Amino acid sequence: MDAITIKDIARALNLSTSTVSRALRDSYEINAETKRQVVEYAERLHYRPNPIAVSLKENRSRVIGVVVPQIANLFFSQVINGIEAVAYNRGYHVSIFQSHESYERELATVQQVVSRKADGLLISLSSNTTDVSYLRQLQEKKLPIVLFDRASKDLDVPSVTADNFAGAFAATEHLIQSGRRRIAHVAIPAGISIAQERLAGYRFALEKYGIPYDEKLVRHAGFGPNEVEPIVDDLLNQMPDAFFAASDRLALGCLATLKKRKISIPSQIALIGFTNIAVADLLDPPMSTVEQPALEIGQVAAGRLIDLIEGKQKTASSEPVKIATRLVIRTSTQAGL
Amino acid sequence: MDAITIKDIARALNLSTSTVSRALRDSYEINAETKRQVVEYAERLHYRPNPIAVSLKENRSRVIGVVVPQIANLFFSQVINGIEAVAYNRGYHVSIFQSHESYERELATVQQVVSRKADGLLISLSSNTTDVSYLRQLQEKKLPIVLFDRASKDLDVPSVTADNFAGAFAATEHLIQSGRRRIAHVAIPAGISIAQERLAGYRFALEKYGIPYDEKLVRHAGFGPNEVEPIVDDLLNQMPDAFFAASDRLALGCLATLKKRKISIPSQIALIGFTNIAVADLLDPPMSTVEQPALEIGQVAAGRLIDLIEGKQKTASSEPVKIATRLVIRTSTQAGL
DNA sequence: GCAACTTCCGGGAACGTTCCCGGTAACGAT
DNA sequence: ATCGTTACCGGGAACGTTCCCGGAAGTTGC
Repeated sequence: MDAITIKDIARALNLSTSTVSRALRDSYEINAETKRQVVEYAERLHYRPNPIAVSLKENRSRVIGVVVPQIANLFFSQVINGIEAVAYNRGYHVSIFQSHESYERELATVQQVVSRKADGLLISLSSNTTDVSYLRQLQEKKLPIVLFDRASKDLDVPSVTADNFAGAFAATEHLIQSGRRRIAHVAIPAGISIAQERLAGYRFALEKYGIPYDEKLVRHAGFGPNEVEPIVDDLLNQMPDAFFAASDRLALGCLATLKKRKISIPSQIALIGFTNIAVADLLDPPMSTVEQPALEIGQVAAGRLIDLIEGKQKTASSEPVKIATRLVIRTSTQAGL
Repeated sequence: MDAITIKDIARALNLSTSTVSRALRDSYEINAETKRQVVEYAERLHYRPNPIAVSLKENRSRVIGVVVPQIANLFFSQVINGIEAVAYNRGYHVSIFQSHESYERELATVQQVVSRKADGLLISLSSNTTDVSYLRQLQEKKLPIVLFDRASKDLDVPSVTADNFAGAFAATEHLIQSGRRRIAHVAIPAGISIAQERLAGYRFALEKYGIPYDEKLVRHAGFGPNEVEPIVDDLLNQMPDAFFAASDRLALGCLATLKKRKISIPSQIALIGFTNIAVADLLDPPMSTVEQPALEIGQVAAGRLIDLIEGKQKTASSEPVKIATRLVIRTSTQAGL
């Protein structure tokens, strides 16, 4: 497209492109009157620097790359909203990509982000990413990286997550305090960092209340379309009196399966989900949930990344940030019904 | 980062950069043996062309820009999934942006997309975009553009939408056939193209069944956080026996408000939503819905755009594509309860 | 042998912007 | 008047890649 370039401005004002550039970049080596003419003319013609040319010259783009496993997951889209709010305010554009829970896709996507000179990367790892060496290499090449939600012990970069341990602890504790003792845990894939944290919180609550951990009450579900129902069926054989489901999809899958089996919630089996679904209170029955602070995770992660990019706080920021979850008690875990 | 460039290859093989470029681009003006050496060496060093440099030289990027009003709207995230499936298979990267239902943000975003030399633009207009002249200008400058979901009569570009008229007609007809006569319509903002189509389908069904259109039963809701409840309250004063809500958010807002008012659904008032919410059948009561073919909309739109980009079908493709919706009848519109 | 054509290659320019450094003019100090 | 310093500007190079065109070498036809 025939956008205005500094060559046009230089030609029109009988200056060199160097002078025009200096004027527009607020350099000290430019006469005030010359600068005024250049700036005025550029504004009049709606000149805008070509970000491609700037990227090629400067090796930066003022773009933040964001890679999430799935966009059609409300939690991630809310995180993105938090990221955008902070980035936009600090003069960065956000370019969003999804890995579709695939390591290969994640790798290709991150390479795209890097080759387009993104200033930094915010990423939530896909479920089958076990090898983060490609990210380690990028980090060694000084690319600012912040992980969110799903972190990795093999990567020494800042991370921002919900306090999954405390959230799972609170959910399990609530079930216990409402009288449940055989609490089934439908977990996300074991390879995902937060799966272990949520499992640990679950186990810690059991232990605190003297309930023996029974591994037959724990199942890890994959991301297949119809994986939850057989898992719930299998768990039902263990005579649980409650389900603690570790994600949106799992919580809804448990609810659907229990209703399908004509199991009365909460009188026969209680259900609580680690989930951000907006309609928890419109479900039948209204579902108790541990809500994740998605927006805040996004805001903090973006803030951290931009600090990294702009060279502030290069140290003391590797400490993982864990933001508290919120327990919302509704009908699905009511006691004594 | 210190990626390999064709200068490195040229230096290593004692060739010029022109020769290396020709070898890598499959030019006819390259000796087979020279080409083999270059290609082999490039592969061995994992050389990848710098997309920034290519963009600057060629004015293209193999990236499709996608602008949606809100990512945290399941419909749009599903459309994006459809777009990505097609684009990825045809060798394009998809860069996703959101306008947050703001014209200003949309304008700034599209300008970003263009200045980064996206090969084409897929866009769903924000609710307060009334002036599409900026898109018309881009079209005149030959930027391939396809609208999806929200189109504009002021723009002569291909568009892909659900068949909103037929879907709204079907919903209203269903309500009428289940005995409802005072059907309130909670609509999306009037400025959005699909609002008029859905309203037209609603009115056509009333007309077909000899029910007079009552404008006091129609309200357009904005995107404020608590706009639905007062609108439903106001409509309740008109003694409706059914609600037809024109979007996810409106359907859920109507449901929440009706439940809050202890109104029995469907025995006192029926409710149907033009919505893709995945949990319609887990709600209380399970909600009847008109489902939009989000994935297919994305697929078709992306296919059209890439055809435009690659110079195929420059004509005969301005005809708007309307993809059928699906009526799913559940408890919330049951008759005679 | 000479002219025309083909193959192959390299140098240079382009894309738009930023930075470096040298040249010129003006000013102040000696 | 001379020297040193400062302000200002323009030319050239860089970034990585592609394309154009001219030059060199080889081959074929007359």
